[in-house]
Amino acid sequence: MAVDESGVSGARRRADARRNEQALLDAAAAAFLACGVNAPVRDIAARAGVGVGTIYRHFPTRADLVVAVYRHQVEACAEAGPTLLADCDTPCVALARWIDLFVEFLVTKHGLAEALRSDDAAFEALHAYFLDRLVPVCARLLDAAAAAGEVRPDVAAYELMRGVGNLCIGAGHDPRYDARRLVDILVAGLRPQ
Amino acid sequence: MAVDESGVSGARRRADARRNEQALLDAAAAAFLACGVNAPVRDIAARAGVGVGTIYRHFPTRADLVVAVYRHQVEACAEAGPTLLADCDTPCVALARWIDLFVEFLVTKHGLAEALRSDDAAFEALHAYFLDRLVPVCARLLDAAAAAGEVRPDVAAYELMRGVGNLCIGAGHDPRYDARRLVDILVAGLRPQ
DNA sequence: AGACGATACGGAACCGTGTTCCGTTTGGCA
DNA sequence: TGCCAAACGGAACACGGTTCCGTATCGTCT
Repeated sequence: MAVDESGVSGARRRADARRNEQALLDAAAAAFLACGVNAPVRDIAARAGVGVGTIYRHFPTRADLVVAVYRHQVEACAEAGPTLLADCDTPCVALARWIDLFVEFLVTKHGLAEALRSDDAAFEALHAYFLDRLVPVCARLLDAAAAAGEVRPDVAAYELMRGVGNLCIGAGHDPRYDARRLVDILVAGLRPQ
Repeated sequence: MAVDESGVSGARRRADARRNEQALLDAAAAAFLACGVNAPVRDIAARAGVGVGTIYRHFPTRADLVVAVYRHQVEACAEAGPTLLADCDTPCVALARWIDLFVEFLVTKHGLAEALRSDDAAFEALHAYFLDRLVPVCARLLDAAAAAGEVRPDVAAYELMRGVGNLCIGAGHDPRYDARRLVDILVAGLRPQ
């Protein structure tokens, strides 16, 4: 609930505005599925049956649109952290499971991992949202695992997540590259000593 | 020596063509340093004092230009592999040293790692050249280390290099993210068991 | 119901890139 | 010196993001 239409989502807005926003979210989701998160603005507008101006009115930057489309899944991922920590046998297992979840999310969204790492200013907000929401969750898992002596204590949640995100870039384009495997190796490298 | 002007570099070509090619290489190197490998074509042309058409005549794709600019360093990296294997105490140390070399190369070239991973068709050839030249070198190091029981035997050189390359994306943009550290962790994850 | 103002819409126009194409220039040979 | 293939330059085109403003619509107030 960090980036939003500031709580005024369904309230004092014209009916057509609300309709269009929903149409845009649906269209964007479809376009992202087909072309990745860099789907042309005009395509998304066409799919939604609106003009390009309407996109920019509802979502001033591309990041806003991407965040809106994926918010539910990011939230679900964030909420899974504490649950896993409570349910798993060891913090290390919980951490591994949670990273699996995160990786699964990233690799199934073409171009999302790339966008997270893009130096394009438009994606700054995307980067920020993902990090704000997920790094604290990761940090709790990591701290618990470190406290249990299961991972080396000198790794920050931020760099771990960035590393995992980077490893997911290009996943799915190339059958010889399995991001999940590489992430497993990275996680294995977290063991102490 | 994989991608080249086919051995005819200095021979039966007009003097101005040779001069312009060198000017372009110098200009591109400077532009890449300043703006990364995505430096605008017109900038490079202006720096070299030529028209944009001249760039495309000498280097039909951006990848050709990038490859030409960095060929020496890629070659040096490739040649360092066997040397390290001969000089180091264990194959595992040689592998680690060689990866350090590769990482150092990538992180000091702004945008190179990104370009290697770009899904842009223009960079296809870049990707291919790097892989053709370096994967075999990495494979020898990896095989030696695996034979010595120092790394798990089920990791392919290709995926390792892709993983390392991905981890280098965005290095230098963010002081909180140290690609070298992450690569070290990844390499640590290669240990057996 | 009718009118009116605020809200929202559409898409033409603009800008910055990469890329192509063709009329012009130039190097090198006869 | 004259010729022409080789090479050049940059205008023109393609394409995607972004802005802007005249127009249409909603919802309210009388």
